[in-house]
Amino acid sequence: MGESNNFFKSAFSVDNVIFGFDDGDLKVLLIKRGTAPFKGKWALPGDLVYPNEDLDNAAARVLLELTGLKNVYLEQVHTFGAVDRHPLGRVITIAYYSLVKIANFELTPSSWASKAKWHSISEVGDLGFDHNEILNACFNRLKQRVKSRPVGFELLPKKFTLTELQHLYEAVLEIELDKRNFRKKILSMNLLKDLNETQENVAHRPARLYSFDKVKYERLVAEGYNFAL
Amino acid sequence: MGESNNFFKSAFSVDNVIFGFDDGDLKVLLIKRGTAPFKGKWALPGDLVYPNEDLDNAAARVLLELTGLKNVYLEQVHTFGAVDRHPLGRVITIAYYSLVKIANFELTPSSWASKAKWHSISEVGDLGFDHNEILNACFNRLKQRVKSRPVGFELLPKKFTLTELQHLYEAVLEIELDKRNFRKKILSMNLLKDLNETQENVAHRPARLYSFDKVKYERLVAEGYNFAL
DNA sequence: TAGCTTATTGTAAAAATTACAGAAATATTG
DNA sequence: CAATATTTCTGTAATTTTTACAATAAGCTA
Repeated sequence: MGESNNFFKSAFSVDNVIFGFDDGDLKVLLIKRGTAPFKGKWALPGDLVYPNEDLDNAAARVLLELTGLKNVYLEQVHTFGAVDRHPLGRVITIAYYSLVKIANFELTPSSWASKAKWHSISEVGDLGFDHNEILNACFNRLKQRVKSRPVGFELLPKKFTLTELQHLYEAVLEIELDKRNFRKKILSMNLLKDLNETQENVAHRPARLYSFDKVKYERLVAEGYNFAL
Repeated sequence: MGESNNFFKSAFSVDNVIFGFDDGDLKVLLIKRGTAPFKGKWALPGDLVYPNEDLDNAAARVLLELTGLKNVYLEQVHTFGAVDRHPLGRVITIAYYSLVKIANFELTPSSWASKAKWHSISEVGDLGFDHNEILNACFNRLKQRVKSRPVGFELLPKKFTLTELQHLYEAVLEIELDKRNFRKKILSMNLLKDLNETQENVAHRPARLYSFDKVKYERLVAEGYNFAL
């Protein structure tokens, strides 16, 4: 960007790291850019913020346009504003992440994307812009959050088994957990409803299904409760 | 703000919550605004981000102009972008906080401030803009940070007593700590250097002085160490 | 019904946290 | 200089939390 007597163009955008969990793996939804800059490269979904749109709304809109989903967990993480981060001018971007139940929708790539695809977090390559850095910041925030808030459930279907829940934590935290200790701890919180149902169509002993008791959690929070894994 | 055919003005700013610790109390540095909007009201120090200035630089500049201090702990917290948060147009602001050793400087209020003053965190009144919300977000982040990183030392002089350190934690966390357990825990980290010096000019048994061993801390972090109070 | 696969459960050892009080060091005062 | 006032400094036992670890149960398939 030039000197002070150049006309100064500035804008703000949001980028949204959309996380999903499938097949024991943490995934992130990337788009293949259909327009310059970085045409043909994978990148995070994002858009400029409209003149009278709040930031959270803009991030939710990006998600809605791509997935059709509303009322999804969304958290602002960090704002990236290096002077030269965008090749076309000064664009600072506010990074968000979302947690979606991956089975709940069909992908509907929008105008700025020629293609959208889930990528395993461990297999994300070189992204356009500073998006690797943004992805990293969001992944780190998620790791932290998952230990101090019951957000992991946002990535699972309503009904889930304890093994699925454990695998989710293992995928997000990138560590292995002891099965018995994990179950002991999570059940001792009394935040899971035992649905008295079991898995169907599995070729082995079917596991019990549980759901997260959000109402109870919020009651406890009001009394000062702190979720901690 | 008006409809889409109005000319749209947008800008970004940084606001910096400058924390200090003095007299057993957590303080925040506020300015009395000398110009509209909110002229005469207390507010956070902040400024527009220059066209070719990175965000962290802008926040550091605000601090430098007000205090003359460089190389200060600075952390980005959150970006506030409600459409109507600024009465003169769309201004989104990136909030930072800084931790300064309060005795180290003289206040030199700059152009946008007619007056700067330390306020006890518990006695901050109604601020201009959305600055109460910003202050809150930064205070909450500090509370969290102080438990997981050794940032508390940024608020203390190089040499400090264990009692001072404890009072700092109590002020930030807004809880009381047990003296013996606090000392046991902090000393067991082996991150404090016992300086073999004691306080002078106190009307009672003088306490030993310690300093934080940053070099050792960074060595440990490289090996995977995690500070936790 | 035998074999396969995954689910489910408990206990003992180790580590961390909590609660709690009295003696020691220095300055001040009479 | 002795008595007093103030704050520093230190240890232990009880409790709670965390960790390590493996055998049996349940349902499916062949």
